[in-house]
Amino acid sequence: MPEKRSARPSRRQREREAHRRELVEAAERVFVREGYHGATVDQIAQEAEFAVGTLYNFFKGKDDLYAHVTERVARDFMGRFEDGVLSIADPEKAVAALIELRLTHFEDHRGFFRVFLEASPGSQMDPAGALPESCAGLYEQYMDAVTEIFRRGISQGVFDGLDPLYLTLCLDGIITAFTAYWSKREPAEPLAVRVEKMKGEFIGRLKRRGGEDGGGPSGLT
Amino acid sequence: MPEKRSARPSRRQREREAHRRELVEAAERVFVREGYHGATVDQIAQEAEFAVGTLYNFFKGKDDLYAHVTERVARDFMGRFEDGVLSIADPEKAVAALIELRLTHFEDHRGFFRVFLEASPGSQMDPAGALPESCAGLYEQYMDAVTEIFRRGISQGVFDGLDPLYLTLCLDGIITAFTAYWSKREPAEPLAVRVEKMKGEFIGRLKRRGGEDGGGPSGLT
Amino acid sequence: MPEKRSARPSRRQREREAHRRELVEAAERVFVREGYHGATVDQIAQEAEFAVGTLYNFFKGKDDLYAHVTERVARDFMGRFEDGVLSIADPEKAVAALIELRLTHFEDHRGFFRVFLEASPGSQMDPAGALPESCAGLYEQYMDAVTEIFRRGISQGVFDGLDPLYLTLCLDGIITAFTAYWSKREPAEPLAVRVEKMKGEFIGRLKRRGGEDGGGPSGLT
Amino acid sequence: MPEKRSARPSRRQREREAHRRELVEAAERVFVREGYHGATVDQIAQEAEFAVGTLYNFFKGKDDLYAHVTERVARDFMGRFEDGVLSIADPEKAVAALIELRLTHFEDHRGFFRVFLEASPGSQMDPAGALPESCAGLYEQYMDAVTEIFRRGISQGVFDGLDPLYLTLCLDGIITAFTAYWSKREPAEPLAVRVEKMKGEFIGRLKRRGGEDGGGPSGLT
DNA sequence: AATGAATGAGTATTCATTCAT
DNA sequence: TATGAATGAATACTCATTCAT
Repeated sequence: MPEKRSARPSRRQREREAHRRELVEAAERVFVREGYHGATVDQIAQEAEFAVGTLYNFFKGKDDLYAHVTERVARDFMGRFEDGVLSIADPEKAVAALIELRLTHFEDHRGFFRVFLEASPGSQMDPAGALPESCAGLYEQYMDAVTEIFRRGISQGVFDGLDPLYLTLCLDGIITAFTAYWSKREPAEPLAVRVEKMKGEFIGRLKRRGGEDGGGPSGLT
Repeated sequence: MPEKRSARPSRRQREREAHRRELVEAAERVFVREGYHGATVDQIAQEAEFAVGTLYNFFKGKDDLYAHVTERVARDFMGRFEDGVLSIADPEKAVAALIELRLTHFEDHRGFFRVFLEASPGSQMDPAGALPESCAGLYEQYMDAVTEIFRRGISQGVFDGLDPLYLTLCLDGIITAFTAYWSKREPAEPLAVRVEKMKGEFIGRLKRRGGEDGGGPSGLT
Repeated sequence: MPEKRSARPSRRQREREAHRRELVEAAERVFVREGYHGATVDQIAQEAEFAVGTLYNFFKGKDDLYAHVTERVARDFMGRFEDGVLSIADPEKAVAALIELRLTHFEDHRGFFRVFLEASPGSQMDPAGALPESCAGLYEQYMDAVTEIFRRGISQGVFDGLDPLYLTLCLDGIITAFTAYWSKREPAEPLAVRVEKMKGEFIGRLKRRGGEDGGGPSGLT
Repeated sequence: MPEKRSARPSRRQREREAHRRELVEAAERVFVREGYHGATVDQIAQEAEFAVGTLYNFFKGKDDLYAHVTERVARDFMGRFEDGVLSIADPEKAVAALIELRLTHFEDHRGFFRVFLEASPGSQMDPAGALPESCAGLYEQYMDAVTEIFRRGISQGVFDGLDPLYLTLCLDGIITAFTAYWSKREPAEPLAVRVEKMKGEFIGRLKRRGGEDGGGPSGLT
């Protein structure tokens, strides 16, 4: 029985991974549709076309499954963040790319963040315990990276502000607010239009007020 | 025996109202502590030092009680909003007052908004049905009023922006983001300091860029 | 303070009796409308325009109240039975009168018997314990009296049958069946028509057949 | 590996059906013992030696379970009715067989009819909604079939009466009355004796009287 | 006597999790 | 591994009854 585990996983292994992924994807759909508490493991299993028992062969339970969905969404985001944002040297362009990424990513995982809020109330489900370790510091990592972008921007005289953390928070808040507002009005505008609107609205305000005036928001409805 | 019934309700009536209020207040505490789904009616009754049955003499059920908590919080906010913000003619000062109100109100109902998000996932708990009618349009009402303030500010040349609704969303998002960030770091800074920080951070950016620069954020850490 | 208790009850006494009666009457209406288990003491109190507490000043509880309703209905029936049926010497006429009474009485307490069945399932509500003593043997008393009528009828050669108890049961069953059938078709026919139909249907069959006797039931104990 | 799937369900399937049946049978016993309202789902589950949850894997709830018990009893009766009564051409013999069936069936489901009455008071538990469709019109179907037997009997000159429906009601009422009477006196007489008694009592009276016809009920619709 | 607010034991129902096949 | 029937703790809600005023 030839074992080439590291080189290429056996069919068994590959199938197992595929099933795992199917379960996580099905879970995300159901969590988004029903909310964390509204979702039942039976629903998730059904959505994935497996029996409940199978689900428990892969995950410790509902919480564990939820944590893996979160991790998946977060990893997806962080991957794109590193590739498409951190790789950009120019702070202004990096922020523009970040805005686009946030909006695109939200489209791809429509409404998952809402679920995230629902799942972490007061005391239940200790997030530190439930989330896989690898996922624990991801949010801080993201915030730190963005703050660093703003820090560079400020020191280069591109952005205006004393505390880069505040700029990070502003960006985060504004994106969330617009996203929430738009999510009530569904697909009205194409994503691209929204990305442009938000870039104008946000970056314009952050840019250092200098001599030039062209930086103001323009072309917005 | 002088009867001034309309002027002053009977002792029975007064006590009933007091108990009602106690229940709503206890419910808010428990909802904040445990989240909407985590809270049990037994817990709430216990917190209010009543038997479960008593709770059901006042409210149709958990949803109804929750709706009344929401209404109470919303009414409290709207009352203060009308008194302390809408009454101010100057748009810049009105926005400053609004920021202060939002932060103060958040302190007073620490964490209830988190619950609010949790309670309205996907489809469950039809908010239109569960929330008292009087409460239904309150959010829109608030958004419209703030937008109107910005509209006036823009037309007076005080604020910078083409669409006042966007300014409203920005303000909302930024306040939420800062609030969330601070709520993790607990009581570190006094409320007053935070209010000042946010006023500087936000209003500075919105003000029309003119010749003077003194309006920019300054002295913030 | 002159007391003429036995001669004429005091106003207090008279009012108390009136309130008692109002409660029993209200209870009958609610029991009929909602069924025994469906009826709540709050409903009954409300129907009688009293507070719940007052109800408990008059009756030990729901069961006790129910027992008094039953007693009232039974006494009403027995009173009319003695006056209008037992007083008639001729068996055939007595049976005719009985049929009329049963149907009329059913009209007056429409549907109460249904409730009666519902209230005495398997083990709950020990009837002997719950029903007032005075009411306990009433049904047997009634059955015995009717059986006696049939006995006389048979010995006079008017009715056909060996065991008068069987005739009693037949009469009872037929009246119940017809009543149930009609009660689904509501007020279609006037009561008088139904009384006549049933007299014809029933008495005709019971009357001794003319000359021949071979067709009669035989060999029964 | 020969697969005869349609011919024989899998072991899983067979066990599931067996458990379902056990639950329905346990439910009938408990309903009879305690009455519909007196019975608790915990009791039923315990009687069936299952956990409560299991019961809910098979039935939507107490009502649904009750409906299935009713359906089972009704189907059992209708099956025997079609096989043993409707198949008989001679009306008189058919009626005799029906009487026997009614009494036997009552023995087999002792007291379930009492529960049936209790469960359908006033408005609660909409029978049309709760009973499986297949069961809805069963009673009418039965009544119609019996009426048809009497119709044939009358036109053949075997039975005496103008309206066959009335004979059906009489039969029904008499059986019910005797059954109720006997059920209080428990197992005193063997079933066979009772069947004979009732055949004699009932059929004798229904048979056409010899020559004269004047004595029959007349003027009835 | 009359009131009605407070009580809390009792019940139907849900759903995450286990485990024998 | 995959299955899905069985489990039972947990929870919202009802309503007869009590009792202070």
